[in-house]
Amino acid sequence: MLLPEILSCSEVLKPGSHLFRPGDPADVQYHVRSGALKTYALNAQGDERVTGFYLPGEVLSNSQIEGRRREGAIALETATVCRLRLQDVGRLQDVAALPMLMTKLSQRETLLTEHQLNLAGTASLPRFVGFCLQYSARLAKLGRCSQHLPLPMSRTDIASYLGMTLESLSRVCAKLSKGGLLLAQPKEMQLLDRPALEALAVPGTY
Amino acid sequence: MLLPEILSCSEVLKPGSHLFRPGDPADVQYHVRSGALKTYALNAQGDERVTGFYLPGEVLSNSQIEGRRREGAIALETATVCRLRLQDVGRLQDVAALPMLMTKLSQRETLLTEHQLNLAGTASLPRFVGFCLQYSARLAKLGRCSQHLPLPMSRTDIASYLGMTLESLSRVCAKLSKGGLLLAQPKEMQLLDRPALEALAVPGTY
DNA sequence: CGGCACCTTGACACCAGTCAACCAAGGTGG
DNA sequence: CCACCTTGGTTGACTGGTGTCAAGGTGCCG
Repeated sequence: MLLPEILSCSEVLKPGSHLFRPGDPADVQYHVRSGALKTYALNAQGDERVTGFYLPGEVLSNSQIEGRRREGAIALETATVCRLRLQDVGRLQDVAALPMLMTKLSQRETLLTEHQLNLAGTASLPRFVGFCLQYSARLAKLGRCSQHLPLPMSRTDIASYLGMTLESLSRVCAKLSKGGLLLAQPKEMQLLDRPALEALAVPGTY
Repeated sequence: MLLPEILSCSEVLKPGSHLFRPGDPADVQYHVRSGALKTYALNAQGDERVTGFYLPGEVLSNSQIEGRRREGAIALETATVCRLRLQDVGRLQDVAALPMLMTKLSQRETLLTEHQLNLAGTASLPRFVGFCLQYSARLAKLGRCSQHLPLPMSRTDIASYLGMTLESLSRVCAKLSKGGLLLAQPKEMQLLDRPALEALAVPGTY
């Protein structure tokens, strides 16, 4: 699913290091090759809110205000990314490259829409379940196991992404664990009863 | 800001009519020329959730699952849209067309991110205020008055979009009206005290 | 062994969803 | 022309979920 080699050479990131920060020029599009990243936005008070997680094959958010990045991006674990300069998009020689790029952009839009639906459904339990299923589906697309989910991000990150407090998330996890629906551990998660989980999630198909 | 005339001829929609429905093939990208539209998604129970509002110059969501539309689109008032077949993207002769397209896509992503931040902030009042300011900014970009906002969509639509109930929205409007911050009417809205409203909104800059 | 993230658990107050009644405007038909 | 219904919005009383505050655990690393 990766874009061809027209993309300029890749870049390696250490865990916790920034790929870009809010305010940086937004003239480059990044595609993840390996590892995982998160994006965050700063609100008026200056505290950070996680806006997305990124897995191999995905395009990083290109949200911007007047050419400056709205969000920052941080590697959650060792990651490699490759760059596509926006000015080079028109010069892609490969005929298949442009449609592939559009496909990736629309996949990202689908994911954002799904997450939006997930957030708009108020209850915290289905919100978290929706996240788990979506995350599982993304891993499955990479050929990884869709039941045994590694979690490169912290609980705090997940809570922030889902717009709820750390405590609520903890309670939701406890509830689901007690019900035998999933096994929630700090660094990984196991989906034990997928049909039951799907019945709990708010939106439709993933 | 409109893409050049390479776009195939435009299409006129009557108020309430569908531009596309969930499940339709998603091989065409629509750009709004005039009027306003909304998109919606159906959840498992089959009831509709509003996912976005679209003004002239904006690209409609292209979210899809295996080439089929995830969302439906309905005209809120008489609207004209133009089509861009995805297979034609590579054949755009105009050198400026492709960067312009990328710009519009990233603007859409910015808007989605902003809305996501707005939804993740839990309280209902800042959520609505954030919507008002964002909507105002979008109108301003079109050269229209940013204080006197026409509302082509119903209250129910707004509530659905913001992930809250009609009653909550009504109460929030009443509160803001009593405070003299804005004037909320069924078909239009006036922002009376923008600085105060900006102080209430959750995310940062719009 | 100590210190520090990171997560868990409990008590409590409050905001928002639910249910229900009420109100205003517009359309329709007799 | 008016009674009737429908649609869209408002307001009230009540309950439950979730944020907040606070204390207690657990694991990791020096």
